[in-house]
Amino acid sequence: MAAAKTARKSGPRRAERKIRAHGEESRERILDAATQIAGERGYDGTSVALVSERSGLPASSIYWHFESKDQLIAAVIERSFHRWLERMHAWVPPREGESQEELFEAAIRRTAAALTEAPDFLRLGLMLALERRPQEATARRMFLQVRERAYKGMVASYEAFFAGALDAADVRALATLTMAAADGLFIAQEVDPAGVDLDDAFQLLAEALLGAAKALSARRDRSRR
Amino acid sequence: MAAAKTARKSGPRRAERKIRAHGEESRERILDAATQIAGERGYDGTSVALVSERSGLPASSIYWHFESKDQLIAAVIERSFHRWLERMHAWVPPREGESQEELFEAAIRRTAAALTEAPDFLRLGLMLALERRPQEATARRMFLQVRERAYKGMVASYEAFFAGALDAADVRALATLTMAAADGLFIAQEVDPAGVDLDDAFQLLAEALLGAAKALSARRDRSRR
DNA sequence: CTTGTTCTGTAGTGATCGCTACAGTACGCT
DNA sequence: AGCGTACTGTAGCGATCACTACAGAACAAG
Repeated sequence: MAAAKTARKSGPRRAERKIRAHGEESRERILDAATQIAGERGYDGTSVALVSERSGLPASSIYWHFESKDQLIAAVIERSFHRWLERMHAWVPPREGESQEELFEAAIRRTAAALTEAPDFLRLGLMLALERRPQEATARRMFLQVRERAYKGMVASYEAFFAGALDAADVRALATLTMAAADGLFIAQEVDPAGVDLDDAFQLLAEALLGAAKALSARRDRSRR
Repeated sequence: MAAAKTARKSGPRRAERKIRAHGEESRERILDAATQIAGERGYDGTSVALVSERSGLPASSIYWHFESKDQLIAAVIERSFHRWLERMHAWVPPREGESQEELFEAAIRRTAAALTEAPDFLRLGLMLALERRPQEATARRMFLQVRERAYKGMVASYEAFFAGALDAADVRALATLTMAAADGLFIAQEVDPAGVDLDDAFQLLAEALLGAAKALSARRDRSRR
């Protein structure tokens, strides 16, 4: 019913028999297990019994920390998003001595790196996004919100990057294509890790996007004439 | 246990009470319901009871036509793939009076049209593809096989189209990017139908790919020098 | 030591899961 | 009419589902 709020500094460990974790530590272990399982089997495939087994904690503990399975999976999305965000923010774009194109390509490659380093977020998120059950899961709503934020951030930086060359609609189209290609490449790599080199693929994507931007601004010039 | 093989021309209809469908007709109705539900809720979310309810046929009929839930969902993938293939094959590329680029763009747009007209195939396929349970579903294997065939077909036509300009590895990279972008744009449209115009997006994708191809062949020239 | 809080362990609840046994019905064939 | 095949309807199997009641363990503070 009630969820733990207060953190605790996790007391001494019993060396014997079952390892007893406390509070935050248990919560993390439950989230670890749930992340793993939900990434393997999706929303319905994630059973509380399986999470219990893989985390080593009984169902009652899971329900002490989370009020329902729905909320548990929402918490999984939330945590994995924040981890992904950390990876993205840890990156500082190089400022000097690089051309615009090189900066653009570096930003795209950084996105690729964040996706490979924290794949749980996008994997589970896409699974949830594709579902369209009558009453949608909390986690799905959460993923779509967070994704919308990422999209808006991308639009903002594209507007700065392509200022003058493209109008607002073109920038949105380009951002949509970027996000779609990133999703698709991620899936391709999940399906066949050996068949795709994400670094190369995102490098090529960057070049493709610059080509598309040129085509868009050429189109604009043509129609303005 | 045994599945029906023979078709029947579906006898007279009882006007009263429960509509009694026969043979092939029932099979189709079960597949319709299963397609709908699996597209909404994924593999685990598709329960036989729900398929029974939505098709109006009892579970025993489902198990008369299909030997297991696994095989049922595999049959869903198979049927929706064939429907998608029909849409693709119904298209004859225009031969005369168009430039190479226009032909390329027309082919890409046709893919987009097939995806919007028969979305069940890719929707369920991608949901299955993202799952990675220990013993994978038959339907997932089937989707990945079929997808591999589509990829090889694309590589073959790209090899013809970019003959001379690109080598084999470049063509594969370009085909991978194409497929990834198509998947991603499809997802974007499923998530927010109002936010994406697939025709425009695929048009832009075609231009982006041509740009990427130019970048690749420029890279090749540079390294050969 | 006592008391209160936090978390775990045991043991369930009723509902739903995939699947089946089997009798009953509809219909074509002769 | 009789017979066989092709389904459908009812009923229910054991397993697993999400979730809960509740007592007890671990520890902190007094």
